Amino acid sequence: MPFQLSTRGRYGLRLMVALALDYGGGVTLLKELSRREGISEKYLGQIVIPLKNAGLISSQRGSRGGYALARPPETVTVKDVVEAIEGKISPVPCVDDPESCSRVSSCVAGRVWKRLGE
Amino acid sequence: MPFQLSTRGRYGLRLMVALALDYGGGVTLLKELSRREGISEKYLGQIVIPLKNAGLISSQRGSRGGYALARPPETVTVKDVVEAIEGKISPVPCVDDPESCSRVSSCVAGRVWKRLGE
DNA sequence: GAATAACCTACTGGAAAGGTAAGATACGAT
DNA sequence: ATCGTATCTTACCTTTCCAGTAGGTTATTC
Repeated sequence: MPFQLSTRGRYGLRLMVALALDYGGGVTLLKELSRREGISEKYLGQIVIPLKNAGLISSQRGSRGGYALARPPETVTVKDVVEAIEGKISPVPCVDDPESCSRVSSCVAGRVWKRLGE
Repeated sequence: MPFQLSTRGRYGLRLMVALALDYGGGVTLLKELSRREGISEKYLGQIVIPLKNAGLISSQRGSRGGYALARPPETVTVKDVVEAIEGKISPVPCVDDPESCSRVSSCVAGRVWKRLGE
């Protein structure tokens, strides 16, 4: 089954949803998130990185540290999350093969990503 | 870059387009297709198999053999080709993780596949 | 300065993608 | 009939990516 989200992508989404539920209530421990979602703390720890780099979540180090959503949940799209973790989404690479593309008259057009509700 | 067609999928599409151009003019040699598309004959040979199994193309063995489109080009969709080669397409697996799905209110909705023009 | 918790850097096992190659099989033609 | 042609089958190899584990380092608070 191709064209599926990787587990990282799915875990990332679940993590974002979990953080969305805590939004406005300070930071949340990675350990807590790990427990709630039933995902290894270490594994979750490296899923968090690209989300932080993309500016989707903020972090506080040291004691009393933790993670929090960087923006209001309503402004975060699924596309944001998935692209942060898995990279740019572009189903058909007309880029690296212009010849074939000049022949195929119709390309895959668009993809609809819905928003992430609270 | 995730969510991309595999090279097999892309080669398969190019092959189908090439065959579409020859439609009505008898069979086409694999060697000829290989030469025209610049793809290894052996490699192309195994891309052809799932297309044949899906009933998208027909084959003639032995001398004077070759390949041809099994149906008129207008009736073949990109989805047909890709699914034949890469398997069923289902971007989001709400299947194996109902819990996460009950929370994420919005799923990836639909996907628009355009038709393959002659 | 000790506890805490995020952060960085590897490493490993397994699966899938991408590709090569040798031989078997079927069909037409001489 | 048998020879050439071209599809078909099978096996193998290499590389890359996914999933997960683990050890150690840095920063912050009390």
